[in-house]
Amino acid sequence: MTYETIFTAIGDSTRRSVLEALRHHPMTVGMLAEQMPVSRPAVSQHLKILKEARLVTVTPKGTANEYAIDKRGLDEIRDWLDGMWDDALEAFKSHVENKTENQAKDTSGE
Amino acid sequence: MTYETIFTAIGDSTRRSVLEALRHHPMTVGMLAEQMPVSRPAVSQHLKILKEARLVTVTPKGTANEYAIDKRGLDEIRDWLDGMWDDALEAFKSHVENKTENQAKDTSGE
DNA sequence: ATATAACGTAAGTGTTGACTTACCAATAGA
DNA sequence: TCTATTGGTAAGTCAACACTTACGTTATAT
Repeated sequence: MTYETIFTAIGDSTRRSVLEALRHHPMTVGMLAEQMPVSRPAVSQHLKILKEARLVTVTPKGTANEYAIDKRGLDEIRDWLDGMWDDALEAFKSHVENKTENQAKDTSGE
Repeated sequence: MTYETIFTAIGDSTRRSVLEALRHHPMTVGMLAEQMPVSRPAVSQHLKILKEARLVTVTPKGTANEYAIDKRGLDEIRDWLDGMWDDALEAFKSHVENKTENQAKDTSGE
């Protein structure tokens, strides 16, 4: 499943920091590395994983590479979340129905 | 941040499997362990982390413990996602505006 | 043509963390 | 009360993986 790569990608705190840094505007690798506690190659490696998960995009600007948020990855997270949410609501609903059903049985002196 | 615990929790594939298993109805630890490739203690450890992240709830049923999806955790994921989404849209918008602005400058022979 | 800037990749290291077995605690039933 | 069921916890092991330094690559500028 493609969810695997996505959730593995956002499972690391450094990679989430990269995403946070890209929230408001695109940035180059060097800019990202400056405001992060790890080395530039480390940032590069994280960006590779984020790119494979469709969470960031790259556009070359001369020798620099500019990274930006890729909405396709965010979309997939939302899909997963919506599915979980719907099923959880349904499960909760039927659970309550069982509860009240049992209560009805109890009060009816079963 | 509390996002840290949540994303760390869903960052592991076994824990995501646990959440998937609980999507439709609550389950006890033993039931979960049966349909998973890891041991029961491993499931217990994962459930502890999921519980701390408010992704599952526990309700004792005799000697058994029944786990269910906790919607509060899902809510926090959604909040994070919405924030990312809004900022990414805004960044994309202003990026396009810069593009067209520069094009206007180019055509005006600057 | 050379140098420099910006980046990706290779190789190696250390630490986190996911798993196992063994043990202990608590509840329900005989 | 004694036993069986169900689960959480401790301790230890092993692999994944997040870093580092060193090197190779590409494009711009002089």
